[in-house]
Amino acid sequence: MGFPNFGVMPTMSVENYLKAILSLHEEGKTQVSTNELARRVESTPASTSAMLRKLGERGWVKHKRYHGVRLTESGHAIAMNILRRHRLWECFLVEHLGFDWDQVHDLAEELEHVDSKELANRLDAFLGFPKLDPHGDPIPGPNGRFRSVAARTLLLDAPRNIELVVVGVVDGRDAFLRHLGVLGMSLGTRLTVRTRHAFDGSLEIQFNDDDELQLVSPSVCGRLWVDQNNPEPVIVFPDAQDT
Amino acid sequence: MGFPNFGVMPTMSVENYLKAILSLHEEGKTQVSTNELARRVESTPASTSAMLRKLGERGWVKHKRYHGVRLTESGHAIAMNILRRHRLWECFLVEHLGFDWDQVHDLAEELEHVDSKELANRLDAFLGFPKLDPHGDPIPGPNGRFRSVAARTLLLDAPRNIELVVVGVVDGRDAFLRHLGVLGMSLGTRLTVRTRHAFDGSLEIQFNDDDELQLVSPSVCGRLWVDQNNPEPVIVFPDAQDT
DNA sequence: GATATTTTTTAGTCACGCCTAAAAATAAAG
DNA sequence: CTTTATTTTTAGGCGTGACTAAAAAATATC
Repeated sequence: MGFPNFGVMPTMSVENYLKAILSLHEEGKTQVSTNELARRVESTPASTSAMLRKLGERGWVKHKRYHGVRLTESGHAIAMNILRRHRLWECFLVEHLGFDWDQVHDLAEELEHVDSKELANRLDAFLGFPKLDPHGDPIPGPNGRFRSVAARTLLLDAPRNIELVVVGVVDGRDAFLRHLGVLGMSLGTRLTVRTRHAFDGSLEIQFNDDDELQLVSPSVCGRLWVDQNNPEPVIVFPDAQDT
Repeated sequence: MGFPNFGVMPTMSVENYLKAILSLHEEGKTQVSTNELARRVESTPASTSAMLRKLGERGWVKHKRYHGVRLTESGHAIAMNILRRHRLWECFLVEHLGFDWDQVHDLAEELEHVDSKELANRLDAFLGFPKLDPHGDPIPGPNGRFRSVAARTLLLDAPRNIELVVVGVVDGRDAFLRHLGVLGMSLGTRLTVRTRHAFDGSLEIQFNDDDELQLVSPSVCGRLWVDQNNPEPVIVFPDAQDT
């Protein structure tokens, strides 16, 4: 009930909840459950329940008691903006400050809450308007919508005997990224799927033009985005322009 | 009473109080009064009083009830670190994102609270280890102490008929910086003091090698740091190195 | 369809950081 | 030296965002 509540600025906590709901939406859930959301923001169901009531009052989510929650248009816009800032900062940290891609998540999580459209836009320009962050995830533009991203497939579903490039990860957590490091893989790795083992679904993969084949588990292959090999670099980070 | 309380991390609010106490110390006050501090952090004396009790318990300030407050060594170290991050971010915003020097204070005020030694150090390196921020204020090094800064004088006290360079401002508030803009002055402006008017203390100043003299009020001259003209640039912002 | 289990919400606390109003200590004035 | 004014602290509240424990609603099981 009541007025739209326009002028109210989201707090840091609110931003984190909205972002978490967005990420669950992107994983396919149209309705997000209180329990799952609580797990995602590392809070309790009770606290989450209270927060959802508030988010509903502010008009950022549509909430039916005892059923899930869904972002409204304004809530979605806020969340996309946070995602934009998060991914832009990740680009900056990796490309310009020399961090590894598995070290930047927590820092970006803090930087993203510095709320300034002007800052985000200038950072965007400084980075050369990148389409993808260091994990291969698309970066929303200033309008809060994703820039078009080249078609991509899960490695698990990719065609065989065609050279592919790793262009993104589904799971951006540090543990997985470090595991990729152990396997000798990262964004830009060129590979070719040779055979699929029906027994456990693992793939026999040939790296670069190496002779040796390597077995990669399906849980890894289900978390990697690949694309047909393309002579152009996947992510372009030009240097700052002089303007 | 009690233990040193090492592990406790300062909150954003605590950081702001410590920073404000530091800035008052730098202005000459060895003991900072509750009232003045309250004004500086834009809070009430009552809230400030409560905060000072807490800062004392945590060992960050030495507080005698009804008399002033003073930073302890650990409190000073925290405050210097915040100042370091603030000024590094200001450099970044001006030199790399193209902000004007009178637009960066509030943003840096937010960015400074992202607490990571690693981030500060990498940013420092990226900026080329600058000694001064865009306002000409010295930037603390990773050890929390100021890097040596070239000797400088207030324009008000500067010798006459010698070419000088503006190397810093005493008052970094946007209003003053914009006023400087109106006068056509900024960091790096070359000028020569010709005469001093005993009536109101204003100075007749020659800009660059211009023929025309301009009158500058003593309140402005008392807020500008100048140095003997030096062929070297005052602030160096090299591009990022490849490491 | 009645009972058990899971999910979600409510109830009651708590710490933080802010506020106003009133009391206490210090400093200034007569 | 007493009175007045100023400064500082205490007292009592409020909103946010977290928690645990208990109640209520929805789901699953027999």
